[in-house]
Amino acid sequence: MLMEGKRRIIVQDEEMEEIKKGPWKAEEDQVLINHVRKHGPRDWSSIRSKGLLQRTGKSCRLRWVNKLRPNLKSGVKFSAEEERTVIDLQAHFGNKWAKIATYLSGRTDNDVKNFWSSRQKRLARILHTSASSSSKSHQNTKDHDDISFAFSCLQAPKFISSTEEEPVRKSESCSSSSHITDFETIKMVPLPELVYPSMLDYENVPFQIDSTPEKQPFVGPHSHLSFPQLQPDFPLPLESQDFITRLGDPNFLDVFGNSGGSALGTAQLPIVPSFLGQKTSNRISGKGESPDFVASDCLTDDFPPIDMFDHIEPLPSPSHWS
DNA sequence: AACTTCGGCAACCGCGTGTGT
DNA sequence: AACACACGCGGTTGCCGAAGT
Repeated sequence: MLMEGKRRIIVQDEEMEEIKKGPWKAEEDQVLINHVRKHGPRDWSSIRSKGLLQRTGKSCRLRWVNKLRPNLKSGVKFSAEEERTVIDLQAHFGNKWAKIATYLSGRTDNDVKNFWSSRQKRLARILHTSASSSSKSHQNTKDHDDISFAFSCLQAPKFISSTEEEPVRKSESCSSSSHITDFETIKMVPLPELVYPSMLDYENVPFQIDSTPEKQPFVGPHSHLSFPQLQPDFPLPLESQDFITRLGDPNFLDVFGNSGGSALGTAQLPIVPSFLGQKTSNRISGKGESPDFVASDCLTDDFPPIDMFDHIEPLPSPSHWS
């Protein structure tokens, strides 16, 4: 095995044939493009067996999919809409990056995966900073966006569908909600198709959750869920106060658009892409049932302090909805 | 200016699945 | 049915430029 810097560039397989690794050159790209022109995006292994390139079929496919295929948005940052879509879909599908990428034109699974992981990393860092330096305020826009992003994850929609093809899974991270403490009062407004606080263990949810598409028909990609009402003067751990204070900032959630997210107390979050709007809804009714509940794993385990949902006002029963 | 940290990204690896023999 | 091979996916690694100190 030869090395160039830290990156291996040549290895040898059992037949002692050279296999090139590392960054692709323009000439190699051209060979690959020519192959696809002739044969289509398949027969990747034949590229090496024909001696066209010293790359594995796997490597060729990856190069084509991620860099060479037409209509890729290479070098273009994710738009707010794309970010929103990724957040929504990640909440729905989990880390099914390839699947999520199919909903974003010009984006690859690698793009989506990289986007998500870098946001997660930044988020974790910022939230750590936020928690550990509660006396400092966070003023820069990026932090503002990131914390909003954090909450969008926290509140990411949970699609519940009996027709969903993937088995749903429960996140380990939502299994310990018994000491939720920080919100004095949270009014969760039931929404169609969805959408439950991702950090809650449904078995311990002290309020009833339901969905009534008939009453609240799905309205498309920018439908919104109501955000927990924040009470201004409740006791908080110090490390949470700054964060919560910023949640109360009328502009705090404006990252989600101009549609009234600044209305304190009912800040709104985007939820469901329109293409998912046909899902059937299940009913979750608190204890005693085993709802088909999907928990998000979109946050790191240490955020938010899951005790921030401790005091939750029970929802009115569906019969009280008007 | 030098050094460190961070973020974005390309590419690789291991594993699961599908398909052909 | 069993096996081999190709392909696809998700996780991870490492490079590199930008930003910060």
